[in-house]
Amino acid sequence: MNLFTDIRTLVLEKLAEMEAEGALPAGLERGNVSVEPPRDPAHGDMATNAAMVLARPAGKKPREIAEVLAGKLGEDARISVADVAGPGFINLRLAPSVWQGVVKSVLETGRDFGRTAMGRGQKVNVEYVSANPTGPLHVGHARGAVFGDALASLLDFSGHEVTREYYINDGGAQVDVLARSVYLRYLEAHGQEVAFEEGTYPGDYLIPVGEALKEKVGDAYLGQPEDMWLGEVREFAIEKMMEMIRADLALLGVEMDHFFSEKSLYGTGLIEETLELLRGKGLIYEGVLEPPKGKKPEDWEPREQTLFKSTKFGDDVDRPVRKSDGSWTYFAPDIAYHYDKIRRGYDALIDVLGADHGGYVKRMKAAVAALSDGRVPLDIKLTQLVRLFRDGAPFKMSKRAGTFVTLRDVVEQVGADVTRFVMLTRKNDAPLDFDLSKVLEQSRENPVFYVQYAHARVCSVLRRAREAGIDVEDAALAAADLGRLDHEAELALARKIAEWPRLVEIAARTHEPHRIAFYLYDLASELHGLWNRGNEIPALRFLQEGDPATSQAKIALARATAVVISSGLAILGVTPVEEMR
RNA sequence: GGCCCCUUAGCUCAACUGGAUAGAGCGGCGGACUUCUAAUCCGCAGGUUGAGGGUUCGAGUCCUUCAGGGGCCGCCA
Repeated sequence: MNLFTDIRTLVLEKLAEMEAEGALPAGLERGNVSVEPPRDPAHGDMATNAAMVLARPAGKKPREIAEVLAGKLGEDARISVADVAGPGFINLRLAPSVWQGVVKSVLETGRDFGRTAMGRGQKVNVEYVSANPTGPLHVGHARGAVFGDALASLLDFSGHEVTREYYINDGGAQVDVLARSVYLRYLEAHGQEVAFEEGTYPGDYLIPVGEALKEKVGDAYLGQPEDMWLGEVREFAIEKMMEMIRADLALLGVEMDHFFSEKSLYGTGLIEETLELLRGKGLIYEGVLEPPKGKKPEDWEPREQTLFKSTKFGDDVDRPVRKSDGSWTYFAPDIAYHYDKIRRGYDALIDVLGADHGGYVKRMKAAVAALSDGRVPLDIKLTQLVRLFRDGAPFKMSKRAGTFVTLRDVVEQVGADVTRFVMLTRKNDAPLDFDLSKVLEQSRENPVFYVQYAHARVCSVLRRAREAGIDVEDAALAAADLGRLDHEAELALARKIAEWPRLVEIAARTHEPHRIAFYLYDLASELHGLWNRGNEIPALRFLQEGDPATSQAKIALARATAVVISSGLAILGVTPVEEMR
């Protein structure tokens, strides 16, 4: 149930009536008639812009339409007041029974309250993390992981059929570098002195991999030429790296549905097939690119390459898919990979990438538009940098021991719940400051705590009520006399709860899970506010001594709040806590 | 040189994709504990939404010019 769409439907019905009565011309476009909460609650519970939107096409004054429409809306039992304001808004105030009904509805549907069919079962593929299998995940990957995972959950909650996917870049030159680095650690494991030169990965995390390799093959690779061991060491190393990455993700509670290997594209002919498809559309040609301006590569010289005509889809220059030496660029398998996603029947694709991949957006969108003939939308969400702090001081990232930067270190330090919530307290395209000390503070300043505390407070009330012998099962609360919830402060909380389904839709439509986190903060704030008003006005306390019926009604409201908090946290992948001690 | 993102209160950030008088937290000032947990709440102060121009009933939001910050710019991913 979504009250806002319910009332919008009512508005549309009344507009149809007006049309039938000749008060409005027939066939007006009503797509942008909206019903929203007004920015200022003093204006009412909801406002519609219908009169203003229709005034021009109807050739009437906004207020003229508004007066008639407001009169008709007032006839509905759910509307207690409908009046015209400002340039032609109609402000609606809804009857208390409507808000009481929302509370009941939450208790009846539980965590599914707010679920919507908006996605209409569309198949959506969310690709995220997709870090190179050359080392442990770092904090930046953590942000992408949390964002992508929450977005996937959000889309699921809003009626989409979601696949969580990770693309393993195991086909490029960087995995050869990995293999050589592991080989060095292998030599080291055999007691040899080694030097990590430019173009190798010196990280300690490869030491155990070198040892494991020794364990596996003994001295078989010692003193052997590279082409004898490279392939097998590469396989071995990638497997170890992916084990590590999966473990890192598991630590954060991220579980992928599908890992897609770049390497698996080679030898299947899919890359060739994809490019032939594009060639058939006249989008592939042999050519020479202009040198990039501003930056002057010393070794630049014009070379003929195979190019994709991405400029036809709004890109700045055409992009190479085959290097001058005949091998693929990284872009070629990426195109094939996205073509594979299209062929798997997704209705929409989402890629979550780090902001440093911004230059990649236009060309990938161009490729997907070309391959799907514009049928399959690709949204690319870029996650900005994470800046680590401790006690307010910037935390210098250093690979030397003592200063940690990996996902694992952060999660082990502050926990998965805290990491996830904090990562979602910023828009994806805004930089994020992550203070390792502050996120553990138990104060209002820390939104994780603040929201969790609200949930715990409700649980505390439930515990006490049970001790007092009150039935606080959801079914009992739903059946309580909710008409007793008549105080303005209580209705305000119920109104906030009523916004939840609408917020889910907006967040899902915009692909912005951070909206969930902000909403939960607001909802928690409403609850804390009501709680404290119980200090001055005892009648507002949830637990009413000697009055089980009223207690049940009030507890129903508290419980409904907790259900929505818990449902929202579930989308973010955070576990609600029942007590804070 | 070009492209993308960002610029909102002293600080950190929202603002429901074009709605009414731009909102929170922190910091500052002043209040509320015999309590269902004061780990919280209430009030006050704080703004030319980086600058200019445009589109319209209406702009933080869309278009445009400019300034500042970040990212990217063939054979790395």
